[in-house]
Amino acid sequence: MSKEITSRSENYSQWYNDLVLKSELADYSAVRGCMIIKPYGYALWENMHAALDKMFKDTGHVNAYFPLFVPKSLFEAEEANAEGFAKECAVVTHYRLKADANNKGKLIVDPDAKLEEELVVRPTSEAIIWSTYKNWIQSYRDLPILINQWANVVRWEMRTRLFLRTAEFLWQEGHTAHGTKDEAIFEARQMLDVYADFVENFMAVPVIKGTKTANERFAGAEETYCIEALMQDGKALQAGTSHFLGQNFAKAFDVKFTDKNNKLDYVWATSWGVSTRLIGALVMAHSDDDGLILPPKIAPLQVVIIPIYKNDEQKNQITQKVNEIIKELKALNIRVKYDDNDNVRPGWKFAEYEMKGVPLRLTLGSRDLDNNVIEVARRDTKEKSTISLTTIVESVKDLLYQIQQNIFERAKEFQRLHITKVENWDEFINVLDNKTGFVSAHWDGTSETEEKIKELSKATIRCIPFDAVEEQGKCILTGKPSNKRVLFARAY
RNA sequence: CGGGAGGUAGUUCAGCCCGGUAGAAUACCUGGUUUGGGACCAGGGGGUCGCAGGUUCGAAUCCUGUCCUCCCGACCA
Repeated sequence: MSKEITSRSENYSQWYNDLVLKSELADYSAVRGCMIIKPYGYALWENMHAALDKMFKDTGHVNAYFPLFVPKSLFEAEEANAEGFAKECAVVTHYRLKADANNKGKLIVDPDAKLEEELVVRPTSEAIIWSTYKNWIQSYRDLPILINQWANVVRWEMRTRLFLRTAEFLWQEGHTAHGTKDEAIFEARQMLDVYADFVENFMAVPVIKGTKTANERFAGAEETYCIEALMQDGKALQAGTSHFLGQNFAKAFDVKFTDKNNKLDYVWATSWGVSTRLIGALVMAHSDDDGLILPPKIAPLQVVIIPIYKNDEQKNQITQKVNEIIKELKALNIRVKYDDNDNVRPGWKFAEYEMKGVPLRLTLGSRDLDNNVIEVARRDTKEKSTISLTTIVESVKDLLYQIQQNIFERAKEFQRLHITKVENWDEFINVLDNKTGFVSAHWDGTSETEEKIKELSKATIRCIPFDAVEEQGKCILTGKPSNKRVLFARAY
């Protein structure tokens, strides 16, 4: 395998692809648009999964699991939702294969095994879950229902990209039912905060919280809240969404409850999800031409230790010392690996672990052992320093913390430098074409204008930020009045 | 679904225009020397040239069809 990856500045897409493949996060599969998540990528996902799952449970949620298949009649019950997803659904029509009489050793779909009702492979689970909630909810005493599921979903997209848009992907989807509108809105906002907290504090990717415009809203939602992240090529990426679904699904699936006053009403709903797409965001937000840069909190490996020796005696001395260090690091729950593989040389290992984004590398040689020191190399800054063996464990702990902070600060600064206020159309296009990033501009609030801007510039309104300040201005396209700025960007 | 590029060893690719013994690098295996930034020497194994037809004495190479992948668009809750 070629060792070099494409440069970030030359071809960002190619660089991203190379990186995902060569860092062994994932691979292409034989199935169109699908992806194989390799053990290293899955270990990363497991760490993300664990952190998120804890946050969900800390906010009162429980996990459950619902079926992969959705009968078509259920799927079509909520019209807006069904219509939104209809053109990207995989559909099961038969339940059996049989030997092909004309072609020995081959199989054909058995025409006699046609399903009476087609099954849609879930692109999202609202339909199947709400048809279930109908049976679970009668009284306000049954509410709220705060359920999350970890699952795979299938969306037959025209064009796919590793992690960012695959035909099948892993995600979590929360589906909650509430007795009041306010409680449901609170839930949707709370979960958006959970996502922002996770993405910023674990993944070290800064995000902007806001509301989607009607055009960009989830099919079937009253309001969609989102977190938007910025990639190093200046394009935006939707990192997570949380929807206030109103009573749309309750009405579509006839989910009513009796309140304290013995009054019958439809329940209020939310749904929220993040997916393996976050891994794509992580890669594109931090990595450089030498490979991945992973934040310590979720890196599968936080520290790698590489020995340098000339003979078995030296190796044994080093290994003995390393084992002491590992024992202490493990006691602090630090994920550490000692790579004493004799088949590859140190230089090879250095490059390999840099490609994989391991935050800290310790190198211990006989020379160091004599001086009671060890070499420490940071992945984020590529700085190398020599540290006393006596305090190494404390130093590692400190450095991991510093790396986590530094990666976030760096990305935050990049984001700050790439939010540009513009006042007119020429500036708008100029920033999108040359500077890239988010563009903060006035918009007249209509779907038509939004659509027109998208057509002319390929930029979409990423969100109406929660912290947008009241300010009089004129729409960059129509000149009509506007009272706050929204964030535009070209996006993935 | 439109435009472009491609499918040959595990991987990256050359060979194709102009038909005639299946190639390189890298990876892998064996032995040895090495080991502080992707080592070196010697030897070795590995391929239905995407698939199906056709032309030809002969096809990786030419023709037709087909499937798949990547890139750029369109689509993307």
